[in-house]
Amino acid sequence: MDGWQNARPRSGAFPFRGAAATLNRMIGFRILKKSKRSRARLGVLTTPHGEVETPTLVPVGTLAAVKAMRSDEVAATRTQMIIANTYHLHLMPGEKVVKAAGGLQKFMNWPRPMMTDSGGFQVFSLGFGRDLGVGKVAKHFVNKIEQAVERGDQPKSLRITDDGVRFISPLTGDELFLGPKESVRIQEALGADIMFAFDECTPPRVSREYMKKSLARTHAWAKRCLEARRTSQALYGIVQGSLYENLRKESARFVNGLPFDGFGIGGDLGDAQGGRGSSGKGDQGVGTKKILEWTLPLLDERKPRHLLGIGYLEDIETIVKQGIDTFDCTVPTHYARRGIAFTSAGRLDLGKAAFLNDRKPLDPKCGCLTCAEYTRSYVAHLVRAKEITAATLITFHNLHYFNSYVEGVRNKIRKGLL
RNA sequence: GUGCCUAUAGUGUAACGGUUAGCACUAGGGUCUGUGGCACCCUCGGUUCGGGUUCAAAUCCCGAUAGGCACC
Repeated sequence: MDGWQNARPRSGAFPFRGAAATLNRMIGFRILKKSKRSRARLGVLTTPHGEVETPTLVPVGTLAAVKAMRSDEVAATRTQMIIANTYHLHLMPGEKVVKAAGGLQKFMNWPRPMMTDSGGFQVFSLGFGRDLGVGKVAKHFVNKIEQAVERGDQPKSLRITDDGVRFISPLTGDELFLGPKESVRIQEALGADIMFAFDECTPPRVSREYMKKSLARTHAWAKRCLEARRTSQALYGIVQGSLYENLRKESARFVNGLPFDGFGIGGDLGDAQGGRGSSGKGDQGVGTKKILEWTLPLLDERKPRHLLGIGYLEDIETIVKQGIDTFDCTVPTHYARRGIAFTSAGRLDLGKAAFLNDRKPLDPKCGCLTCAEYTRSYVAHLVRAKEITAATLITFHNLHYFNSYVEGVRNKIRKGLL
């Protein structure tokens, strides 16, 4: 776990074909077992900061912190890798500070594998997403987004061009330009093991016409990210294409043709749960599962695949069975700060007064520190009193719970059950 | 003891004599998927009590009760 020596992959650990794939990259990916029942794979991702058993959940630590957690606490939840954010860290404290501190891992005392997201998601989340108050799995206001995009409107606080995106922070007024080169420069300064290409994350249910234009941009940026790269950090390319089969496949083929070290699947992934389309205009049946069915078989199976931003418990087996190796999701941490614990009995909203008199642990079947040492009663009190310790205790439990769940999924693959 | 003022949902407040008595917080229920410790949606819940005036009273009048202030 400690640094380069131990983590340096043994010779032959790189299954990549050809020079382009292995080109001095400091990560490796080894598939231990391929399921016979599905496309699921069990693997090991090797990085300069240690190994990651896959499939694995990658908790989100946007600002070089998993919110409410110390880094050692994150490790105690059996989290193996986390992902921080280029856009946010550029604004605060700035990548120079992080670099001067010795890179993200030293800066935040997380001597383990890390990714940085490129800022591409913020093109959406701080753009149309913010304007209309929707997430990327939006089921509401979709028509408004469609109309705005059709009119050729730009979001209120950013401008998208073929070169990149000019962000104007409505909070600070700060302006910054982020394009492929800028994103890679920042990510290199941050120094995570794995970087993502700068992409345009499109709003939910964009038109085919807009998606085509956007895809051309994202693909051009993908090339420029590769050209801009100067370090041996790994770089993943991102497959876009929204809910359109031919565009998703085109994107997968394109990205697969470039010397990326791995892949991200991003953008509108439809209804992650079932695949019942919800926009009511011809995309019925297009869900995350479908999109992964279209795209993953087109990607070099020897490279790791990361699903961007999906991960309710109910989604995990579905995406893993399609061949996803890693996935990041805010759900366990985000919900924790709203007082919601995920348990073997479903979601518990600890904000409810009924829990004040419940002396059981959050989940009697859970072995985490929160469940071993604290009651629902106490946690409910903390939530209602808005004590920050509530966020700490529930985040710890949720991460531990999700990680245990994913460990169970890995065991199923190992045993040939999934 | 006397005088004056006040009384609307659990709390804080709004309502020319004509509104379905409005709002905020709280409470109860819900939403949240490459992170704003946000935010949003729904619901429950009220004119202190007793008389009177009026077609019509939270609103005007009289009393009771409670609180505040001042004076003795």
